[in-house]
Amino acid sequence: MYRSHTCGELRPAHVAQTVTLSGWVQTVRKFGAITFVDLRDRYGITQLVFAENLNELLDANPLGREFVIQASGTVRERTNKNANIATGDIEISVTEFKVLNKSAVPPFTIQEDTDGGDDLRMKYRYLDLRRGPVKRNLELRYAVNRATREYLHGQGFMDIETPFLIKSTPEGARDFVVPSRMNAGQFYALPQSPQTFKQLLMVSGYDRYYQIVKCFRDEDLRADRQPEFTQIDCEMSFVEQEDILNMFEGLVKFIFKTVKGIDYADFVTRITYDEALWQYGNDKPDIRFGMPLLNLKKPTHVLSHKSDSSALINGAGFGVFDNAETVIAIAIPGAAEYTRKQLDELTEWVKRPQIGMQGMVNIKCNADGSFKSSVDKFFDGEKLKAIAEAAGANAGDLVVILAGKEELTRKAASTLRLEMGERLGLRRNDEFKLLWVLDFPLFEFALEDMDGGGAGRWVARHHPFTSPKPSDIDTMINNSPVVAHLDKYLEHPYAGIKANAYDMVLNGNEIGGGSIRIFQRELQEKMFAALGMSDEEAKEKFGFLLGAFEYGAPPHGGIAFGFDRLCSILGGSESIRDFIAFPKNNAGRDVMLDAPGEIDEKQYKELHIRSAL
RNA sequence: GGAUCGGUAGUUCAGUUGGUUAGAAUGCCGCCCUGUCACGGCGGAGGUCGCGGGUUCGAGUCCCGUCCGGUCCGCCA
Repeated sequence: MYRSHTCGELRPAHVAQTVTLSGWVQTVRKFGAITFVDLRDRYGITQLVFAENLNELLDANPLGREFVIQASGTVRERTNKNANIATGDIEISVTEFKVLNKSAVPPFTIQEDTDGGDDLRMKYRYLDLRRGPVKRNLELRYAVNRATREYLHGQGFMDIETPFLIKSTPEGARDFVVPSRMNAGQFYALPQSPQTFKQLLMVSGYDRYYQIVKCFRDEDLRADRQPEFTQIDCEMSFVEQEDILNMFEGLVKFIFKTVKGIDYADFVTRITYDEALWQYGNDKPDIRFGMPLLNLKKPTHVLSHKSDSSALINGAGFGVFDNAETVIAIAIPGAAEYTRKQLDELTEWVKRPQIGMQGMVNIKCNADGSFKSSVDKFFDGEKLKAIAEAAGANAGDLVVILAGKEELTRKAASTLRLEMGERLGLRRNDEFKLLWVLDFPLFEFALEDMDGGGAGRWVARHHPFTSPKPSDIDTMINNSPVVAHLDKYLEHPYAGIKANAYDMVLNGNEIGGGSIRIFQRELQEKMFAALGMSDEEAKEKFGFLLGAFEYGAPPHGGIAFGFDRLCSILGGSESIRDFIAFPKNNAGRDVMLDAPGEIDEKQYKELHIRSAL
């Protein structure tokens, strides 16, 4: 028997019991004749005490960090208790012990706070995983997994596995491909999501499906993006958008309650895509704080129904504003006291290449009720006051104004808002605000040759199986997707078509997205055609789906949640890597395995592909 | 595809205007220590300053290239 208890479970109630523990030596503190050892396993840390009579044995079997040992002894109450650990009231008075395995000196300390850098931790991930913080992240992940399965099972959902070796389709992200040995010159693709399979399962009548499943996308990575990642993938039949929203609001609330103990009693806030862009400058707003944007000049075509506040700046003769497509103001609470140096720093910040603005106008709303701006030449006190009030600024606030190209300026304003929210401490990682973003446009227009005169085409904003709003179906059926003039695409009827699509946003992160799907063959064919696919192409790539739609496809829709990202946000972290046991770095490499790697000539031959040599 | 920050002892980092033998902390090794839990004390070992080239009397420091890592833009239906 290696152990009678774990290193995390002994308490004063166990005093006087004889126990055996096994685990890893975290620290050895030799104190003359007496030696203390912190023994660690998955469940905790227990202090072992080796008295004088064991010194000979210790000399013969010296202990080092990360040695695996087994120790037996008596539980006794400590004279000096340690309030920092759960077992801190007791210790084991060791009577005998055995070294089960030695350890090389680890390259970094394996404690709560390690001295190891990220690179080293990834290379020795199996050691990093011994640390409490990483372990707790994986425990959180498992808790979210269990809560998800419990909720969905309770709602009648069925977990059905779908294949990983499938066929490449050009829509969406770049596919990872796998050469086929048995089919010379042909390749499988790894799924970007089980999208078409879950729709086929709906046709088959499995009307509530889910899967916690790996998906693969061969695109460049970020701190919150991995080439292989996990989704909570769900689909339902005989549902409308409202049914899906309610069902999965329920899921997220259940996860919050079981995993975080947070009672999300309120309904989840809803906002339309247009409104999100109007108020926050992006389609995944962080609503933990206010600071809405003031649109001083109509920022985008999709918001054409909105009335802007251009009267506040018109006629002032300020060329920068007059010549800009878009002018956006933000009120920053309490920032009127900013020094010249701070304002310069902020101006430089928006001028960085990643933001790309030319400059920044500011209005100080002084405590005495006066206004001082960098454009006093063009705007008198009354005008400044009007802008400041419209932006929601109070005395003591600073209004900053960005002007320039439409998309650039909106993104810059959105990024600036988030940055200031961060700097002002308004984005607390222990506060959670859920939001549904609704009514996305069905299409986006992609200009493929930006130098003019080139091609442009409609692309699906979500994916090509997304259904238009019922009221827009006729618009779609009855109009040709052909765009006569590239710069007039905004006037094409397709530009205004809204999708039956929805995103769930948590603290400014898109954690889930889905849609009501097209389930009629005619509309699906129209969609493929709109995306520039010929009939033959559509049949070649999605013939199985179109075929399935011939045989009684039910109305259906679904959603997929980014599981890794959801876990990282619940864990209060920016990076998803620490919520994945064996993640890859930002070049898509596994630095522990040193993967990807070479294959030998024989493998190339078998796979019917040429070697790079 | 692009931008940007970093690479110096096992580890985390400092290293001034280019100038003597490249430092600190921690870890490691040895000795001492009976209540520590970031134990403490004394001593010791430990360096191709990522790699290659250049400028210079002299390069960790400046220049060019390259590799590796972080972050971001593009990209991610």
